[in-house]
Amino acid sequence: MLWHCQSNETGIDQMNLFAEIRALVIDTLSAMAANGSLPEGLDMAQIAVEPPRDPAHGDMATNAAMVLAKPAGKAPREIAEALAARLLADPRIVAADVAGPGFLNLRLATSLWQGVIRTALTEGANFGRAAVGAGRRVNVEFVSANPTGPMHVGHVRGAVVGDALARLLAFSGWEVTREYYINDGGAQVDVLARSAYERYREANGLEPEIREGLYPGDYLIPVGEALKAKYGDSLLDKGEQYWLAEIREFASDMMMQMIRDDLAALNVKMDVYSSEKALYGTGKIEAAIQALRDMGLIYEGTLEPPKGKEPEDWEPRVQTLFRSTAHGDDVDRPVQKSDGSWTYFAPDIAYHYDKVQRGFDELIDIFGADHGGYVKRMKAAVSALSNGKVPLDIKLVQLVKLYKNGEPFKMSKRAGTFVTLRDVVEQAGTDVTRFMMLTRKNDVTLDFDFAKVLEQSKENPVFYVQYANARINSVLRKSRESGLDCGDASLATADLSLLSHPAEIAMAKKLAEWPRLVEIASRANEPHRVAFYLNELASEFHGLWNKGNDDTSLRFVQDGNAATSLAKVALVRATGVAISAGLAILGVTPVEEMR
RNA sequence: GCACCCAUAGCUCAGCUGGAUAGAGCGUUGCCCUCCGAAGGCAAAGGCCGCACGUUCGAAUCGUGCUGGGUGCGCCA
Repeated sequence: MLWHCQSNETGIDQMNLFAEIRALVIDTLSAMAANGSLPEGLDMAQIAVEPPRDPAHGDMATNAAMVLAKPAGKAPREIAEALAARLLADPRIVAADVAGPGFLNLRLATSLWQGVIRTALTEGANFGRAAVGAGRRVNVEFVSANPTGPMHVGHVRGAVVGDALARLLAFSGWEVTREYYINDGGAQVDVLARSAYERYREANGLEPEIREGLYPGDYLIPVGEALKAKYGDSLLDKGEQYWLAEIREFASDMMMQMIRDDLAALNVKMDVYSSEKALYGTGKIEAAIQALRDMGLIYEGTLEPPKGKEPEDWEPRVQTLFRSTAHGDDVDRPVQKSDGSWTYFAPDIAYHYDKVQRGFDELIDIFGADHGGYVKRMKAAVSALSNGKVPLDIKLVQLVKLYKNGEPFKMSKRAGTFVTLRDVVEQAGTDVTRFMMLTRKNDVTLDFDFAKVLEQSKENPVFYVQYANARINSVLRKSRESGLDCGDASLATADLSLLSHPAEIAMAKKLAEWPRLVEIASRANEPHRVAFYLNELASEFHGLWNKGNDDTSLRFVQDGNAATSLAKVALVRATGVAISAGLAILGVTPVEEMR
């Protein structure tokens, strides 16, 4: 699925007012260079056009004069004055004031802000769509839980962050693949098989022996029954060598089906499931290691024991090592154990090599924070195997701490030892869970209180944003009842110059930030920024709504004045468009009415 | 010992890839409903941005060294 922004003939993104004005600034500076008032060939990359911290400074501020002062050999204020004079010739700029060390504060024609409203109405669900991806392909790998049981809370955040990031990137012009790497090649799936075998014995009327180290969860009982249905009692008196491989596959398939269902309950759908086990026996691991060997990055050697925390049974061993230090890692990493079998790192290298070979322009991995030590070696491998051409961004997702009414929450309904994803979704709901998981930056721990997330008050950001959307729908309902045609097409014809109150323009300015925010968030791979923006947008709207209490001219539906009502409702609807677009990135359904 | 993450208002956290007088919510104090949904809104108070150097026109943001908390460090994935 490929989307592109509308672009004008200069290739500038028309939907982003900040980008539009930045282009104007740069064009103007280029013209100044052409007529000799500035040197030719200046680097404009560092020039920014941003909303100023203090609204009193104007609508937008640019640092152009300060950035160019040194290379141009001129005083910043001198450049700023000259730039200001030229910018004022453009009808979009109504004021340009030099301030401080050389800032240029710009005030834009009100019609530009009003125009944002029309843009939102005509773009609809595409309002804010960015072009930063430019059709490039990105692979987002996330969750990748071992197929040994149902998903638990620890997986929820990674699943939501990964999926929201995928949605954000798709909205920003990337072609996105969501991928799950099934860790079905290691010892855990053997443990799973043995645990399932005990449940199989149980299904046949025998007493299961859930020894230490096996998985005790009762989610394996249905697996045992399914095994009985398939094999009857034929495996009961057989040794492990007869059934291990078969049950391993059978059980992990059932676990993966459970995990898919869990993900579906979170409204997460993967595009690709890749199996670790499938890498074995295909030569893919060997090929990946050989590729590294051809670069001179594989050697036989022994590692130094880690200082300060030396394992008790440490003995120097010769291993096959990957020279990851050549690509930024701190020590070289083993890819083969001393007995010649692969370490867990080897298939991971092969898997990432596979992703590189599939032609992605960028890779993103979402890991739990406890895998932080794994980041450098993985980046080293991808750097080596792609000749530094494919960037790998790894996002570490921190712990979620569960509470109920401020008390730590430990209960588990299903699995005996941990709170499952199902527990969370059943208690909090999919939309609430998803939104809450994005109310913190990925690398800080997040408190999740089952009581507070369902509270209907402004301290609950989910409610606060949904409530704004409900109010918006309430306005639309009321204006329809009053006979106004509130279709988007009709609203887009409104005379928006009737919106002149500072509070209304402020609302439009907030809307104008949306396309810019999408760009920033997608460049940083940080979907949480969308959640924060939605909270700010909702706050702006609640404020405007309440001003109607004191100032009746700010009420949205003005009896007997259809033209003014149409313009005001257009602003309201445009806000709703932005909220819906933002919620869509979070994967949250907008509600039309609070219960 | 080494690496990575975190440290910002009393509390929980944002902070635009270096911009101006550092923001929001909660809590505290005081206001706003004969009025489209007050499940809201407005205002005040609250800060050595962990510490110290450095980079430059300019640092919460970048670099170095510390302090404190977390995570991890060869035959587990």
